[in-house]
Amino acid sequence: MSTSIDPALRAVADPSRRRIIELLAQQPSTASELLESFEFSQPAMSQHLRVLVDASLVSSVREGRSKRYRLDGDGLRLISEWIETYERFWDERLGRLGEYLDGGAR
Amino acid sequence: MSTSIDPALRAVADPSRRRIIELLAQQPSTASELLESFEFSQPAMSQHLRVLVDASLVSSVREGRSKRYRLDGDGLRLISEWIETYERFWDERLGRLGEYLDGGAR
DNA sequence: ATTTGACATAAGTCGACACTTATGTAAGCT
DNA sequence: AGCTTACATAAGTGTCGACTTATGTCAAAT
Repeated sequence: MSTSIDPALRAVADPSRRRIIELLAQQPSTASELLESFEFSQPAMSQHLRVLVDASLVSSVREGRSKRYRLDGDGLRLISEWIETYERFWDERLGRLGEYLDGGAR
Repeated sequence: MSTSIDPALRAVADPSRRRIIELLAQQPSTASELLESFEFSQPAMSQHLRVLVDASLVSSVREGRSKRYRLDGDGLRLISEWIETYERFWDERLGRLGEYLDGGAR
């Protein structure tokens, strides 16, 4: 739903939500399946998933009375595009240009 | 200093710090130079920079009685590597594989 | 040596957030 | 219809984080 980077970066700032993402990368899962890997309560999981869905990092489809959650490329792509903006600062192949712009070009 | 992804993702979750990163990508700057682009106080800037330095997103060198801050590739690379582990979920070129693993492989 | 300028640290405030328990909703089962 | 299962929402609590003002530190200028 969101097209902004802010909800996505806020969402992945939390370790529990990153672990949810990690688990969903292995396989799409229901909330209760995910919950087996955590200590906290069912509402906590539901709230985490809501944050992830609002950030377009996760999507869901009903399956009978449960819902299957899976990773959504949209949110992940937003983050990827954001970090790529600064690629020249960490990519060795772009090191020269980076150093030039970083140090000399003022 | 940090080798963990957690401080880096926490740091970039804040919009003000992302704007600091954006400004430092244009040119290395001192704290007071950066401060001109913000409404908040000098200590607030100092605290933001501390968070960024602790996350290895920014480094600093003394220059007389001020300090010049610049982007540090280490923290940015951590984030880049983290998001790349989920590349198949957002990269069109890897779409087929992504869909297969995402939907079918259970 | 004292003052000035740039940044860091201390201590306190306030709102956001990650939880909790309790309750609501929606779909399948008997 | 009523019960059970799976998930969502409500309301409350404690902690953390982004700010503030006040003060400390450190290097340069006078």
